[in-house]
Amino acid sequence: MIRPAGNEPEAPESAATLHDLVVGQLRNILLEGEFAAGRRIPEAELCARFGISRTPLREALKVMAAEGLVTLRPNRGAVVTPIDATAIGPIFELKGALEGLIGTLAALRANDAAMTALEEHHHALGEALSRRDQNAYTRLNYAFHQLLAQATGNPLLAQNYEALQQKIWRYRFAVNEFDERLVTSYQEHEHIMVALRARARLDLAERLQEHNRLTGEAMIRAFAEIAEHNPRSKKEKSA
Amino acid sequence: MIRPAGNEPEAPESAATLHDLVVGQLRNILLEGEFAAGRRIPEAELCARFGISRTPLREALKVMAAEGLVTLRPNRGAVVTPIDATAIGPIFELKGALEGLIGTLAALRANDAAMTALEEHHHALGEALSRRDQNAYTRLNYAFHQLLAQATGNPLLAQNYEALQQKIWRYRFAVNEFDERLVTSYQEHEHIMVALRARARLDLAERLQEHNRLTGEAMIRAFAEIAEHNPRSKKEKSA
DNA sequence: TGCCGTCATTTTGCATTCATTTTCACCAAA
DNA sequence: TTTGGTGAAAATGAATGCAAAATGACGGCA
Repeated sequence: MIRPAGNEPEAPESAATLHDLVVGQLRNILLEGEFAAGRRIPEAELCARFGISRTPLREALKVMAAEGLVTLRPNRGAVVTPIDATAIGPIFELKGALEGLIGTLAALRANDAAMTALEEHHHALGEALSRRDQNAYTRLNYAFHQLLAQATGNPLLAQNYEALQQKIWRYRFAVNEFDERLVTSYQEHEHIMVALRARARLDLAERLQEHNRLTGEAMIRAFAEIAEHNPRSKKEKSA
Repeated sequence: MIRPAGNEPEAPESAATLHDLVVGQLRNILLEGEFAAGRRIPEAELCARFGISRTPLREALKVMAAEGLVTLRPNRGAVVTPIDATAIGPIFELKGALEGLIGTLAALRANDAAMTALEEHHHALGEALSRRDQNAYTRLNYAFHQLLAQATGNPLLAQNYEALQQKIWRYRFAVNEFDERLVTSYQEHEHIMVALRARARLDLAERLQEHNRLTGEAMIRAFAEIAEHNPRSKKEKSA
């Protein structure tokens, strides 16, 4: 879904049916943040852009709504699901459980092809870090963890894991601001690779859960700071 | 979604929009197994039954397809996703990770209302067992575990957990045949309740994971037996 | 100036229509 | 009998049409 680098040609991505294609493109648009959170999704504009009528677009919107990326307001159209800082905790809490399972299974089942791809991504992460390229780092990080989830050989796990990653993806802008997290994140990745190479499943599971916990806490902290510097939380407007 | 007892009035269940209503009813129909796995879903019949046109029905079908309960074949209609014994393992594998988290969190966070509801369901489970009422037992079991997931206070967790429960639900007929599992299942539930009452989170997590593992293994064994007694697996037909 | 009610415009939700594709009964030929 | 072709009927996928609701501009009035 998300390319490592920042160049997305908004490609069909080999979708067989029009429905899959529309869902895929709509997902890309939402994940890339083209429409700000809370903004109303313009049916007519997207229809024109995709060259389709409203029927298939609305079908795609219902699917995205079921996933939670879109919120449907009866008779009032679809909006990009608003940013909700309180949603972050539960997502990371759940993701932590999956990370544990991913660590256990990946250590047991990752094959050579998966290991090669993971090593490559890990290497690229290091390079992105040295370039201080946050955008590349974030995307490579997404891809790395997705590869690890796929290396478990449990497609259902990989699929649920990606759904959670996508939920978080929209919040990445907050944590990107604080790039000292990037350095510690990479250090955690080094430890993850050590455990993975050694096929140390308990260790790998723990490392991944810890990595998840720290990432989540950093993100929650970042949002708290944003809220502090931007105290429009209550009913004050003029102040 | 699923009522403890076997009587479903196919109720609207307080859905605000027509879309939610259709999705809910369609889900009930699929979960109740009204249409056999692999059977084609008759659009026209359901439209007449719900008193709606094809547009909202098809929107609901796309949503159910995204969840995996329905499979969409291009130009060839929707079918109830066929039974696939190889899908059971991955589902229980993933569910195990969630059970662990549910145990940890429920022990910490279950409030009085949740505890009361869980005790009641546990009691009803015992009664269903003594009546050898497999149908009631299975439904109460579903509701019990769903309550426990909700008791974690993490709605996302409860939602993902229910999605997994629904995936398994269609396979219950296989394991229902072997009701010695019911007795051991209830014994496991007794231990689960002991750990829950004691708020012993590590113990509860372990008990739940073990319960999940044993249930999954029983189901896989049941399917293996079915396959053995019914060896149409390969390309033999006359034999 | 600020607030509220009215009406035209836009948007939404669903039904209906239409072009394609598939299905299947029927029949001819091997 | 079995295989393969033919065409009518049915089903699918998507566009269009239409009634109901929401939006927003306008003007009256305090």
